[in-house]
Amino acid sequence: MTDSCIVKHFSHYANLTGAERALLAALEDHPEELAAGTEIRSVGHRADHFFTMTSGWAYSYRMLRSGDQQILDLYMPGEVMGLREIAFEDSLCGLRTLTDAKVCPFSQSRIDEVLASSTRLTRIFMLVMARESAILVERVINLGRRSAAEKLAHFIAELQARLELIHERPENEIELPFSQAVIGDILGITSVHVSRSFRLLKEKGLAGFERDRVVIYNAAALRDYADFDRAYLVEDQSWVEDAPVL
Amino acid sequence: MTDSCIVKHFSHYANLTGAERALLAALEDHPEELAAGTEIRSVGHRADHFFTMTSGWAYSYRMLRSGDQQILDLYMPGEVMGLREIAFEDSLCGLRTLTDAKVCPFSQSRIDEVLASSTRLTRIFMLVMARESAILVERVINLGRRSAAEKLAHFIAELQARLELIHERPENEIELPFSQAVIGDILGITSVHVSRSFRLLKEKGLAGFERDRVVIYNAAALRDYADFDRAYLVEDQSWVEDAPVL
DNA sequence: CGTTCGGTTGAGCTTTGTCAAACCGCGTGG
DNA sequence: CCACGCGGTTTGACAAAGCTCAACCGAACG
Repeated sequence: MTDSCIVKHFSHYANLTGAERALLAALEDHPEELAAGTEIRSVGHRADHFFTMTSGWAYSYRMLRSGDQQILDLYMPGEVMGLREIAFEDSLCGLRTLTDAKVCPFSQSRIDEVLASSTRLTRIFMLVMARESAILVERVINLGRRSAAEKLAHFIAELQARLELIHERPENEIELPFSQAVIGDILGITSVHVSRSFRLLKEKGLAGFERDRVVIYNAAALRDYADFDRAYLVEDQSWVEDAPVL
Repeated sequence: MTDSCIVKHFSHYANLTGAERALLAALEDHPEELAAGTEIRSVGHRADHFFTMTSGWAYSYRMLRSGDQQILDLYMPGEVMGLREIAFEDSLCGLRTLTDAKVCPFSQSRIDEVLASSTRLTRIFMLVMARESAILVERVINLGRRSAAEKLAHFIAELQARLELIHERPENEIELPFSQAVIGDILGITSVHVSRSFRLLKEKGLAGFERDRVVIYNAAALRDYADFDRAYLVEDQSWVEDAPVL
């Protein structure tokens, strides 16, 4: 109970009081171990739970009539899934594990209690929603206005930045537990073209795909090439801190 | 004070009590009249206000190094702008009027008071954020996985659905107070290709561009062609209604 | 009546997709 | 230990979608 995954994650945003910690920890039923490729939640099903990732990777996606899928966002250890649909009856996108993973499901009614009893925790939930939104905005810009290679470069830069926030140190080698086809489904291009774009980035000395990992040769140049600005990953924590503690 | 724009808009989501109405109305300083093309808020500036549209159209956008812009979302009368950035210090995208418009700005500190004092209003704010998010999700799918003509068809179908929610009756002629270049900036294609895509839709008997308006010839077929499902525009109002009134 | 702005159209080019083959590392079973 | 197959990556040839540039058109407006 002392270091439940959500308490640990939310502590990132504010110095939680004992009461707040207890409220959050009470949300947690029990973590579930899921195999890679497990459907966590399907499109159209009641959106009455949300989830935190304890370990592993997952993604939200939407299937199209044509049979291919668009991946909306990746989720990494510590992140919260499903909050985006809190105001909808049925979920608007699917949720699926990418690797073997441990997730903690929370029921919506329990969240509702928390919202009613803590202003600061409410703000953290809103912050998480705003963060998801900000990432989606970047996805829109990436999909709408960049070439395939720029999309890929931006994706790599984002991955590095997000992992740095989790691991608290920059990494120039990122192990990718998924295929280039998945990257294609994120970037809206084919896996063949992902491969070609990697070659291009390698020729430019920015980054390359080696075995099962991305190796960043020149992070600053990569970010510049992708026009990447990490501001959208940096929330204003003072907004939470300054809230009445209640 | 009796029918301030935000009270009117939020009443759409719940049967507000007198106290709630007063709280909301108190938020409102005074509406501002803005000419078409006015920058409401710039990228990088403090995101310490948000806005409701009383009349006219506006859009949020992001400028790229290359000089072209990606439009993220359109805002129509009654909608709330800027909530997406509530947890960020600086705004992540620009906000600009598309037509002459009347907007009501609210300061963030006033919102904070409301969040602290009403659970139901807090949920409405979260609902608005979730709605913005859902629209962004559709934008991502549109940009990532559809042909130009399908993108355009989806955009028209969305426009029709959103206007129907505002005017409470379906319209098969939609006056567009902006050029095809703007549509291109929304869909991530060039204005030339917007024109070509309109021709294609017309040939298919789905919709056409006439003078300054879109005319929908066959709404059902248009939605089918675009794989449009309005679920993402239909929030779960019971979530707000069932909240403790406080 | 001329100018301007947005829309339309065509020609040629660039980017990306499609399809198919070759390749490569890895695990499996003989 | 080797042959095989499998999943994922790479490459090449070709097709399709979309972009660019330029010309043209038509309506609105001075």
